[in-house]
Amino acid sequence: MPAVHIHNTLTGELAEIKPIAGAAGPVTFYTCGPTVYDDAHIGNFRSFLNADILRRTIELTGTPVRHVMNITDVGHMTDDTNADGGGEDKMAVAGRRLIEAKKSGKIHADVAIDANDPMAIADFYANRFLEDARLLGLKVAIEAQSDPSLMPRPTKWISQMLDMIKQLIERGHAYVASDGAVYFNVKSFADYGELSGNTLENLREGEGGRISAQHQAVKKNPGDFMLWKPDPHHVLKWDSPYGAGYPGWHLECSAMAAGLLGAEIDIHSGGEDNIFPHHECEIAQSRCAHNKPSFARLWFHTRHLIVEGEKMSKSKGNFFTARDLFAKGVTPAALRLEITRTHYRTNANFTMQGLADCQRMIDRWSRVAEALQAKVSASGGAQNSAYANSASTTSANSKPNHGAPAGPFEIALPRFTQALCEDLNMARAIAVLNEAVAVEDNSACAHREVAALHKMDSVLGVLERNKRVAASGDGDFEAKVNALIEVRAAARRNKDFAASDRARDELVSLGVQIKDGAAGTTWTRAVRG
RNA sequence: GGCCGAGUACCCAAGUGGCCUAAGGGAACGGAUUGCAAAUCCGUGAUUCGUGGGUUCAAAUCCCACCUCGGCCUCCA
Repeated sequence: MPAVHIHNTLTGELAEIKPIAGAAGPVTFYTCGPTVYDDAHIGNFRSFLNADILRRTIELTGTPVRHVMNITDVGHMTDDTNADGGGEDKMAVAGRRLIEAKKSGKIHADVAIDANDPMAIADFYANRFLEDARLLGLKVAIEAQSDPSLMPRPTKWISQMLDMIKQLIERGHAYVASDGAVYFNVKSFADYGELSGNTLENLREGEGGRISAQHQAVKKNPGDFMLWKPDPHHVLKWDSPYGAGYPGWHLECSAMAAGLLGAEIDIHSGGEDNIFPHHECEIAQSRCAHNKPSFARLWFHTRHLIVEGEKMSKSKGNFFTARDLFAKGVTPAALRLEITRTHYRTNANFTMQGLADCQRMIDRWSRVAEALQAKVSASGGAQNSAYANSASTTSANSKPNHGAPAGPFEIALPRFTQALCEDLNMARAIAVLNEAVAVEDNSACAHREVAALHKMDSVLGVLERNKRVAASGDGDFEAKVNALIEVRAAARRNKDFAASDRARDELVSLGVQIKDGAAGTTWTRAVRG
């Protein structure tokens, strides 16, 4: 098996993934997950899904991965002018927004949620996130159903964070300032800036316009960042030796990564905007608290997604959440492919056209998978669904023909794997698969072919997700469509083509696309931009 | 001001010194199929890689300058 090589933000070079635990693994992998005071948008999902593609690629090469992704339910303030704490908790704002949404009917009024309870709001959005994530095939979210510890919440890790603060103060890396807050002293850590290249000298104080003079005055260095903020009035607060308050927002990942994966881990991922300050600060805290030469060996960062050539923003109307798109009839498979097929280190341009392109590719792969599976069934093999994972295709009653020559998919698999191993070259991997799809070969062993195809899909993760997400009201809609299709069929039997075309036009105006096949007419809901 | 990416056909997007007269997908066009469509299948498709210089026997790929776009510089995937 080829080794996986990935660009390491820390060194700027391609690095081979060699598990700290030894060749047998597992690779320890921590991903900075979502904050849950609103629905995640497709840009968020691009970075989560790229992490998913990476972990699946490592698994494809035979190395197990222990992947942890947090769900942040604490510690984020709205007050832009004051990044050192204070302002309003975003959960409180989210609560007000929820009340508004209920009033305006954007959310079903029967959603039972106390908008004044920050934890209820966090749970509400966390559950919506998990729904979207599972539909999109984010493996860690699927695994977390049986092992919730894989998706930890910072509110359950406060004591570990306080332990880290204690360590940092004892080792001389942190101090309690005159305003009562605990700060990390960036000058105490020589490597501060190693990840982002933002040396302390080059950081322009207040360039982002989010630092208040008041807080700067009590800090030893302008770059010092908060570890604990005493604030007895805050909506979420915990007791601590520094007064009741809440933790700094960088601390959670350091504490949870160490607690669940170890003081040193193999891979840490996030969006490019996390590089500084978040990940820089995590490195400083973790290395200083645990006295280790490194925190994560490899830093994996996904660049931002733009939409139709423009930065995604609510005001431009090009802001999409996954569920927005599912409601338009976009399949999870198409969305997953569209936002992961562009190399993770370039800005991806999300377009409705691109979504349609992906859907066509996936439909073709699905047809081929089904045809292969039909051959397997016909030869008395396993009666597994075409969507079953590759392991099941080698079940006891399948009969692979070991004498048959390697077919196009079996030949493609190592090339596909190689492409992904070279810094996740998705475009080339997809091209390899498409080339295999175009080859007609009836002499190959269908069992082995279907296994190879599903092996490739174990990374792409699209075949089992190529169906629309059902929405409420679908039943009535379906009945209406089926009635129109019957009207059209009757008209066609009578050769009344004017009438049949009228029925078809009506279906089209309902957003339905029909296909006349050998087994009658089938339909799909067209995706509307 | 500092740091970091990107500009390849109508669109998305590989390729990073010779196998490139540039992969793959979509759109478009032509053909098969169809009552007509849609879907499907087959075929066609950049002598050229943001602009201008340079290095080299050889450049989309290396160097320099410039233009354009995006990210970060203590909310952000």
